[in-house]
Amino acid sequence: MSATGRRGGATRPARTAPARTKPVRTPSQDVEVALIDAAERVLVRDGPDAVTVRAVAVEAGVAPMGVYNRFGGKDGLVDELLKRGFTGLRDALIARGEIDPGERLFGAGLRYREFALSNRAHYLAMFDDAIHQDVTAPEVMLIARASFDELVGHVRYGMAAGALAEHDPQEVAQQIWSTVHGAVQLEIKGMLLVPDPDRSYRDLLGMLLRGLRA
Amino acid sequence: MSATGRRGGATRPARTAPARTKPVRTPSQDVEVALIDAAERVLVRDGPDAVTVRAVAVEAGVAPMGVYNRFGGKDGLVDELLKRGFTGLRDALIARGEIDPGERLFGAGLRYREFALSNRAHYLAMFDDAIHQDVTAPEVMLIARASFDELVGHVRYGMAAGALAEHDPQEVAQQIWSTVHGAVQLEIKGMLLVPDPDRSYRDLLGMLLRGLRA
DNA sequence: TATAGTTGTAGAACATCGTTCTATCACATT
DNA sequence: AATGTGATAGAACGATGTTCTACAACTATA
Repeated sequence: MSATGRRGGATRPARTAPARTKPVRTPSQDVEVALIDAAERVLVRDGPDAVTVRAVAVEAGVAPMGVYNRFGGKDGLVDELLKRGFTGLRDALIARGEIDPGERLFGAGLRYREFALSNRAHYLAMFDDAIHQDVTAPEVMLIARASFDELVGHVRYGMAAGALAEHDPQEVAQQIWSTVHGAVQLEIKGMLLVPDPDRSYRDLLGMLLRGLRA
Repeated sequence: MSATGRRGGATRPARTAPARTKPVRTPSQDVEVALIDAAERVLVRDGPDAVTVRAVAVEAGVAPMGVYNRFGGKDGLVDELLKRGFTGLRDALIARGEIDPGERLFGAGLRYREFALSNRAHYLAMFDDAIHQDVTAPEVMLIARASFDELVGHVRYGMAAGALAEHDPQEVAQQIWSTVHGAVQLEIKGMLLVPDPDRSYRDLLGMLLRGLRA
């Protein structure tokens, strides 16, 4: 058991706290962003499997040890990728000023798929752990939660406007998320058994809103 | 590039055709099922990551080479696991004699989740490729298709009975599949943000049927 | 300015993985 | 009884995540 090592402690050096004693010597943070950028580049260019410590280090022009010094291992680096992913997803879900509640939800739904298809590797890393990581940091989950809350907001808006039936907004948002995620995940994996995914997805959103409306 | 070897040819020996010359010497098929059974045992007991060629061979009391002799590699063995998985899923979806179309669909939906939760490792291997395989054999896709067709049948039944709105049954079945898969996948991965998954899933099915009915 | 300490680099090393190869051995058909 | 097919054991290769050690470079202090 326990397969590949992964020691107990090894908590990442918590690079948020300034330690407040003296003008703490800022560790060359360039290496950090260089590594994350490189990892993202490798992920998009060569796919999830190509995201190896050695490959990312080479891409960043940095020694492999940097990954362990700054992120505590591969998982720490991957977590940064996931953070960027969920941030992008949240941005996609933010309302674009739609007044009509149905349009607002429909638009968010369309942009959800758009994000997933334009960032397939990210999406699979986020929901499929295509890049194998042991656990997902609570830090990441918090950002994921923010994406979800964006959706909950739209649901509340729809209920307040009388467009959606009154229910626990969290529950309804979860239903929406489950639905769009399922469709998008199957589409990315090529398991969709319909000829026109674009149209089918629109129909799915229509069906969804029909099932949820007051 | 090309990461881990994986030669070009290596097509599995097509153990279906009897070669029709003489009473073809049946290659001790025991090794075959022993390996699949062992792989399944390892998968369920130790999780997807533990399904390694060596571990499965040990579990089966067989030499690692057996995997290559009989399945052409790890992927071939994994394909067998997937076949068993999709067969189980199809069995779960077969109607239990429900007359009411809504009940029939609802029941199938409940059993879908039941199967997934009772066979988490299988399910993740099927839809998440938790066991990393390069491509999925068309043979596997055929069985997956059979599961889907089971669902399409229920949809046709519902439309014929006037319980569901008239649409392309394939499209509607795809909508249902996307929805339940999304919910179940998120639940298995612990990404559900609702307190009572059981109740939420029932509500989801209710919403789904509401959106689909005539 | 000179010294000390932190930080990154380079490279080897370990265990595990999928995979291939080379022998040796057991069995079944002829 | 002779022959050949298939299984076995074990080493080997390349790649992976990870750790460790030695060395170079930079920053902050004396």
